[in-house]
Amino acid sequence: MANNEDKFKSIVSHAKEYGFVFPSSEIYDGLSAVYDYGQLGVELKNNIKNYWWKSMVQFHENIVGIDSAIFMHPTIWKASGHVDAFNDPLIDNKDSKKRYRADVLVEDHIAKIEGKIEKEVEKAAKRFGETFDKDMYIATNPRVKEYADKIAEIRARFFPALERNDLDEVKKVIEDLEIVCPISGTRNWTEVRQFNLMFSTQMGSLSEGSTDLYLRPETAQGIFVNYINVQKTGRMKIPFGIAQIGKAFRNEIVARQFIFRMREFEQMEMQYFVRPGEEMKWYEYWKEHRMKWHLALGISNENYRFHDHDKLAHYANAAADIEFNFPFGFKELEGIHSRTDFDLTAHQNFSSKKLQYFDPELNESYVPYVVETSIGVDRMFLAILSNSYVEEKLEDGSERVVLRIPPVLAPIKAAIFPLIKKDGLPEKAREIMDELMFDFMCQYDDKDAIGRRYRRQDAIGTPYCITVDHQTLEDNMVTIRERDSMTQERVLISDLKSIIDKKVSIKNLIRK
RNA sequence: GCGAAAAUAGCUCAGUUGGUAGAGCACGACCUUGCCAAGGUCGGGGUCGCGGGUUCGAGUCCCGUUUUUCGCUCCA
Repeated sequence: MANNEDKFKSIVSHAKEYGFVFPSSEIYDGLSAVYDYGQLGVELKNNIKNYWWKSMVQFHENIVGIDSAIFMHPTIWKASGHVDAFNDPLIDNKDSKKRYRADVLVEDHIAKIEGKIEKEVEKAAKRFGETFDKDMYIATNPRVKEYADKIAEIRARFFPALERNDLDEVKKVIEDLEIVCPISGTRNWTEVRQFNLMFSTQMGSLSEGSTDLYLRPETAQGIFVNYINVQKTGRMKIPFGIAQIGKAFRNEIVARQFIFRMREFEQMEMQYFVRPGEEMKWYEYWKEHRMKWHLALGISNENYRFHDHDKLAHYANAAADIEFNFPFGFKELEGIHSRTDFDLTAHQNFSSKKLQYFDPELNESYVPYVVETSIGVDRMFLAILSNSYVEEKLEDGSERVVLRIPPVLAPIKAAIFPLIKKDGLPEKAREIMDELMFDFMCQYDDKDAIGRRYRRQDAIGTPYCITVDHQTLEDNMVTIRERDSMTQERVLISDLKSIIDKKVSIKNLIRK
């Protein structure tokens, strides 16, 4: 465990040292849980997005992409359930340091009183035997009536207070009921605070004329509200999918673990619209398909596992995560959700616009069901980076740090070196560079000894190094050195493109 | 949000009982070597996270604060 912790720290340092990830606003002491991607990080990130986009959109004839705005009509978040679900009144017990939802505390208290009523009823039932009339007893027994009145009183006071966001009153109810913390047994509570997981902002420059907006907490809703546009203009037939890559924002109470949980993050989501009743078939299909996408990168399948949800979100009838073995344990990397017709029906109701599909085969209209795949770009980035980072001990006793990034995702595909910096070798190396850079991200380096240049490229995960030597000038052959095996081979300059392409092309992954 | 630990050069770190800030690597120039890192010479880079306080004097002691990591909590 301590070993993993050290490894994680090394990865974070490495990410900064080589320009993958920097803390945001670092010269101003940073901004909590916000990070910037550096010169190599942006390449890796773009390659991840490209791998996803091509395998989802380009290679599925019935999936198309969109890029919706981050700002959306505020009613969308009411329809989606985010305004309700993302707002929790929270209260902390100062002694046990435990945090509770205020409404849950009160509900539990009510449940306790209901339990007392239940007990009274049971006792009475025993006493009266078969002649016992439960409803009559509850309505007339003074003790039971007292309990029932108490519950009614709490409800009448508490829920309206919640409704109008009167947090002082909410706390007062908890105090008056003498609710204690189940852990510490004390009534030493903090103030009740409203946690809104959505970022809000205003549109319009004048305060009196501005509209309150939220920054989207997920990209999915941009797809749902465009569903009918895409379906009609793209002449899409069910089943079909809409994919999107974009930023989303959540005001997490605690954002932690480097880029694993950030307040600003990027998602790659695909919503697949299917016939009602066929959603489970597609849910299983996408679970398997998405796992294949991960495994195609060549990372050991021991690092991936499914986690099926028992507790489902308000919109889902089935949900599973693909979890990855991060340095800090197995954590969610991607989610596959069967979202039913919850979202489209909600938008149909709130917008009063028909969001139905006429199915010519069935000769009927319906609101499609949706199966969603949703993966965090930043989490994928961290998964790749942490899985790739290796400190190796070589046969000669020396050490090297190498990023075994899947070649298709590597920021730099090839580095080109002149063996020495004279005798026309740099000119020849430049010639090769100028040609390869049209097809691959390349780096030219003529500084320091050749071995050191190899190690520098190892540290940033470059799959191939190409070295020009004196003989190259005579036979047009170069040494190509492979990152993981460190083996060298003499090849024709004219073959370089196809050799590299074979290794880094997405085509090979998807065909597998 | 609570608790614990940490913060000194781009990176990894040293810095004695409080006395004007150091190393290695990295970086730049030049020389040398030339297929698996760390040859030579010269050079650039730090108001020691930030703000107060104690002191003749603070990287060092005290208080606050920010950021990070770990545990708890949260995660529609």
